[in-house]
Amino acid sequence: MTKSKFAISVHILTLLTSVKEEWLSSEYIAGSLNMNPVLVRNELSNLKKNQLVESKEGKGGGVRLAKAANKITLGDIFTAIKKNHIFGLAKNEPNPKCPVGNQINRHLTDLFAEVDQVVEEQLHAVSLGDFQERFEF
Amino acid sequence: MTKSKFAISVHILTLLTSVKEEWLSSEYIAGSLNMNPVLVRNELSNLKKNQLVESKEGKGGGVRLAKAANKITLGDIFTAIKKNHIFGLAKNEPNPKCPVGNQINRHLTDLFAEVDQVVEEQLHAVSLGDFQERFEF
DNA sequence: AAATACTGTCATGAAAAATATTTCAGTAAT
DNA sequence: ATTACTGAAATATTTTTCATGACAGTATTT
Repeated sequence: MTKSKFAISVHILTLLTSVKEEWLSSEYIAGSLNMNPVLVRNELSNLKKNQLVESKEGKGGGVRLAKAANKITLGDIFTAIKKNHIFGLAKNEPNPKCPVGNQINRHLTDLFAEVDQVVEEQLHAVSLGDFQERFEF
Repeated sequence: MTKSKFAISVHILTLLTSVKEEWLSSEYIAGSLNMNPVLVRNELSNLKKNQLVESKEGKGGGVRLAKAANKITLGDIFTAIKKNHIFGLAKNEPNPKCPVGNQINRHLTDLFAEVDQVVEEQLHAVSLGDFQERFEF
């Protein structure tokens, strides 16, 4: 998981929420995010895989929300972008001969899973609709 | 914040917990983590700044816990290593002319602060002593 | 049927961040 | 005086993230 994938996906989905049923192009979305359209398409690809958006190819195509903004939670977005735990293990395998090094990754992994779950629950309490209401248009 | 700084610091502190009052050298600790001693010293420097460990220079020196393992929580470690929010904003400034791009970072930042706090609270519920008890020695 | 405007995907390159290594000045015990 | 440490700076290497270009495929419009 890239730390900023969540921000990018929430941005995209908030944008889609704000235009209701309209199809937006990756180019247009990239203009709001100020980033490369290919990266946006990559994120969209993931959101689509997770059934948060649907797309239409060809001229006049683009993407839009796959369901109502009230039916999508920030937790759904989190699980969609989540690849690894929020916290990461150290790069190298700890020393297996050390009693601590031997077990640490197992215990850390358990802990990290608990943290992920708490965050997910917290984020499930906020729908995309709720989030969008925080904006002043 | 590096995603793995937390894992590294918890490892170090668990190791220190397991040897009670003993002074451990950065070289020894690095052996358990299987990483470069200089990186360990960098982490120790941060932990020391946050009063979680104390150090002794010279021969026979090293580091040890600055207080009882029961008086240090994983939340304390989290705040010690925390530099930015758990989630990050996108690299580029969003388009200020876009109504969403205009406000998104403000709202995301608020959200991210709430997430950080929930995680911190969760981690405060576990002391280093508690964590160490999960190990089988 | 040709032009246009999209998605979807791959391949490659550039920039940034994380990690590793070397070195050495300073300190304290032996 | 020697040894074994911390602390810190400078630099190199590796890994990850982000950016860009290219293009095949698809649907709409003229």
